[in-house]
Amino acid sequence: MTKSLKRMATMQRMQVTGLEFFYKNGYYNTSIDDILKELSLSKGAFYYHFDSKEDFFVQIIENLLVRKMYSQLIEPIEGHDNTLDLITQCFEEALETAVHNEFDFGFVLSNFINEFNGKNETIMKHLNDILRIWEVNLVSAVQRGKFNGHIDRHVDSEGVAVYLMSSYIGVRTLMVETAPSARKYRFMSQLRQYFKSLEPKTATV
Amino acid sequence: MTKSLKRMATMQRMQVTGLEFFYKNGYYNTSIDDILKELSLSKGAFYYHFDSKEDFFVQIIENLLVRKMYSQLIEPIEGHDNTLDLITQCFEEALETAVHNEFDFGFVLSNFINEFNGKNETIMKHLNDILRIWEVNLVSAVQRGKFNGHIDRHVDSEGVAVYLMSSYIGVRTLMVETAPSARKYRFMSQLRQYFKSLEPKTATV
DNA sequence: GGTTAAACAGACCGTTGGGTCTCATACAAA
DNA sequence: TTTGTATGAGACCCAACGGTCTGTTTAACC
Repeated sequence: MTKSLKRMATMQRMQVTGLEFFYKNGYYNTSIDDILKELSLSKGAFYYHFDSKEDFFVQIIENLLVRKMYSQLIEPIEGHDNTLDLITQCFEEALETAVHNEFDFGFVLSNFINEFNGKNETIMKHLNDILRIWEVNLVSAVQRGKFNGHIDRHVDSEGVAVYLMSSYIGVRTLMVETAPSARKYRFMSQLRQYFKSLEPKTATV
Repeated sequence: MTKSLKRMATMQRMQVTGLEFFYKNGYYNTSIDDILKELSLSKGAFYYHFDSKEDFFVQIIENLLVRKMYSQLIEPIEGHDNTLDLITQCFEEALETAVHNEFDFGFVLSNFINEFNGKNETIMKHLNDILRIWEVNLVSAVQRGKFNGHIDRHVDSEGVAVYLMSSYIGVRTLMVETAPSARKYRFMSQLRQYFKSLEPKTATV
């Protein structure tokens, strides 16, 4: 039992610093040794816990990336208030976190999608799964908004979801290294503009 | 003179297939040998023409990437018709090209930005330059639209530019591997919705 | 306190990849 | 034909990296 705890702890440590390195330098540009050196561990330790570098990364996705996405971009919009306000607040906070992050390298998920696209089917499948969860969640949020009367009934929920995901992914790329704060402000401003066009034409609320 | 021509031809061949490989597999995942094998050339040939892999890539940016951006996303919106229509058409065609490209790996520029971010300052500078040119061009296009009366005078030109770049970059990532055609359609539909909200409130045209 | 398995250390291997160096060929000028 | 230079071939060097293998330490259990 205690053994199992130690095992979990070590694996957790490896995964956390692994994600840090993979996010910062990319998967292919991070060697196992880089991570192990940071933790003062050896190859023996690594390959005792994980089958391969790929297996290692898949576990990072399942254990860390999924939770991160949930807490940052999914759970915050699951409330029953005004949907558009919720999404606005959610994006606002997520972007603000990025602005204040001294070591910001863009949107974790989309960065990895870019890196593995066309190179590793297995990993891409896992990443696309997360993307789909996000999409489904946004779609149902918009539908909820339509039901609640905060969004016009004629709005295409799937369209809004795609458009929101697109713009968020893109602005995170744009915010890297060039005026993140200003770009965030402009982005949010236009997002609100766009959201206004989704409100019901005939005020029913 | 004829010598110089041969030199240019060989360099051009290398750069073209170089860009193909870098786009498809990424910069760090493409070896010089990959490119040389494709062209049946040797290392001697490569290092006779280029100083290093980095120098090679920078020249690709200057010679091929910049032109590609200009012809696809900049020149098409430099007309004097309705700005929003021009941008719509421009995006429409660019995305349609991606849909019909069997080997689509996303937006070339943003892919490279993602890959080099935090790893290679020199190359990042070149890529950011292109991004800035695109931004400036979009801003002035919007301003032209405001002047022509197709866009409301109170609209924030820089904001629109950032929002447009963001959404385009993002949708190109989303279109990779998952229903590109459907996502393009939904994206364009919402783009038009957004554009409607930018039109002058009091019809003056 | 001896046994056993989990957890880890680190030398080692095969391959790859950027870059160098020497040598061969083509071709223009003399 | 000879000479010089542009162009290219390909063997070689060295470092990095994923992964293996054997040996060692730690700690739970009887």
